[in-house]
Amino acid sequence: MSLNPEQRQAVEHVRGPLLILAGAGSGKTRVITHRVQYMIQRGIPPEHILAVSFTNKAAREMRERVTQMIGKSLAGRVNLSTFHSLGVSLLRSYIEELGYSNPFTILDPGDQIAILREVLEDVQGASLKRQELRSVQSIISRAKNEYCQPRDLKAMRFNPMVPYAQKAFLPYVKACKALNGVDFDDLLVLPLKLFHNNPDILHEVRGRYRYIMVDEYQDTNAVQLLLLRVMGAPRNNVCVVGDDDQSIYAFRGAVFKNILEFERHFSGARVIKLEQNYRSTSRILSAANAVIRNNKHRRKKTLWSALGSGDQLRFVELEDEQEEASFIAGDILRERLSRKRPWRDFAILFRTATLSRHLEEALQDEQIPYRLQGGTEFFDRREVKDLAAYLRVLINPADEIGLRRSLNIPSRGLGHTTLGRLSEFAEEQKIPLYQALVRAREVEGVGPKQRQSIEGYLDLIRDFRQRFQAKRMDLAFEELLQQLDYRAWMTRGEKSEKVTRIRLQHIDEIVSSLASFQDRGGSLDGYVSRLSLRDAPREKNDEEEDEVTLMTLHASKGLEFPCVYMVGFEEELLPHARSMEVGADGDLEEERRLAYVGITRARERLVMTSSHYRGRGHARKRRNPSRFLHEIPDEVIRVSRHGEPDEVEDDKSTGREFLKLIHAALE
DNA sequence: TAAATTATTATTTTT
DNA sequence: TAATAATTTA
Repeated sequence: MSLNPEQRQAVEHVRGPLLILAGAGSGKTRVITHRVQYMIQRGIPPEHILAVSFTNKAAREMRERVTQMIGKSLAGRVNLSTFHSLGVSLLRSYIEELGYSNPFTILDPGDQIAILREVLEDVQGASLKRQELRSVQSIISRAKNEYCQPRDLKAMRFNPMVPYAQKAFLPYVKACKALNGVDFDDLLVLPLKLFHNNPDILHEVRGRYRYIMVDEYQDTNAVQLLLLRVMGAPRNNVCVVGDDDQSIYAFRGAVFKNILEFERHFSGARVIKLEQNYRSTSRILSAANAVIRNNKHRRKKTLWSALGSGDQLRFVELEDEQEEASFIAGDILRERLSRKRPWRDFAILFRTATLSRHLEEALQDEQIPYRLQGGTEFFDRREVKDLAAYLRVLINPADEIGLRRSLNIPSRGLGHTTLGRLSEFAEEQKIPLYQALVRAREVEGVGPKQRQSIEGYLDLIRDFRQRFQAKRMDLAFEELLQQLDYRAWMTRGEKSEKVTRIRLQHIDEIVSSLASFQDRGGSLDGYVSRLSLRDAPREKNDEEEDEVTLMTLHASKGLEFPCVYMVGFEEELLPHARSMEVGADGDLEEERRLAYVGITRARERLVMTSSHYRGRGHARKRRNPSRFLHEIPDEVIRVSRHGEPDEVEDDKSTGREFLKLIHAALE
């Protein structure tokens, strides 16, 4: 398919700052990939091009599409990465300048919380609950991303955990450094610091990345903007693509104003709007336009489409959540049958993850295959974390978090007490925990049995540090598994055959991904970085399965489906009750953007539902349809209550039992 | 030290 | 409702 005039202009604007305001479904990925191709055709060396996205998935897709267009050898030279992996590669080259050493460890939020718990208990004498620690962690993260201290966060004025975060802040930063560890936010903040301290390095980096592109620009935070400005100068060949109407991550520190003020940050910027939508019918778009028009802070855009008016949208009110779920399941069956749609054409979207339960039950009842997105991810699995902990220690002996985790896996008889004594000793002697293990015989209260265990552990670490050097990493890793008898330990006492199988499968996935990483010339710390950045060893059975998709509205951004159901289109849910609380100003607009994102996911069919009652027992509460419903023009949407005439008509011709029979016959 | 029991708490979460 | 963390018990 060729480019429309606006898309073409965007592709051909190569020099100087450019903002592409890409409405939902306006073909922005096509523009970015064509733009890369165009630049290379014009003689720009691929290695001078940097294209940054937010997710590993987006970066991977970009790479695939560029590869299709210009071939592997050219595409391979283009720098395509996420913000965070860009940070990793910068730090891998230069982190010594900042007083860390290579290889460093990347700390995930779980690690951060462990550090914060320690810091707050040791230094502040405060013992916080899990939820509170999570809150402190997110405040600190937010502060780093705004390049300030917790107490300066205006958006968090009313958060009671801010004082704790403030108190923990510096000790936390110190503790990370002592571990030779950087958290996700440091991956952005430290490069900025580096550029600030070392103009020479900045100069070098600017020379390397002369043309910069950023996708999903509405999701950038303050530090990302600073990085972009610093790296982009003085050429300012900076092209950003985004849609302010789809900014839904303000709660994580995204500054959607970045996109509103682009011309101020990059003077002389050109702005190109992409308003032709290639995804949805015009009824869907007029609903989307009508809703988003109510937001004050935005760049005016009006999506249009040449795909015809399409069917009316539907809003259906149901009595309770069971009824809502079974209505949707029934509607999917009906639609699949009458239009011969595969399961993968359907998506069910909801505001909060907890709403998926009833839906899952209903889908199971009807034997509809589905995939719930955003469940426990590969990286959060115990077996993955355990083994990653070992690898982390092998790479970085200062990684106390990894050390603590791996030390008693499998159980070596080293519990709370022993570990407490060891870390006490480490603290007294001002040595790292690892050294305390080495000197275990000097530690009071550590018996001979424990000492033997510790020595066994240390020998193992030393031995495998060698082995990973000496041979293929996947082989060394397999030997490690054998030596630990990890498979047997992990699955011991597991009742369910299925769980055991899945666990073993995860372990094998690590082994095989390690093998293929090795084959592509990767190093162990490169592999562990990718694990830490949640860049998956590709799960084989992802996209291609024929299943209905269930996910949150947030997770749906960037995707599209022929048929979309928006569940719980109600006050208190969308907009969410929390967003209406005091101190949450401007959040209503974000909720509206969330509704907009949901609506614009649909290509042909959009059904919204609400339930009169939700919850059970005391939590059972009466609900009202979302205020956003009233912003949709009457003529594009049919509002009904389950059981009302037009509904009954459908049911008469294709009653549920009848439908099921037909289905069974067709399978 | 590890297993068993009780308590707690839930908005969204690209890295 | 269920997952997870803290606490008690063996």
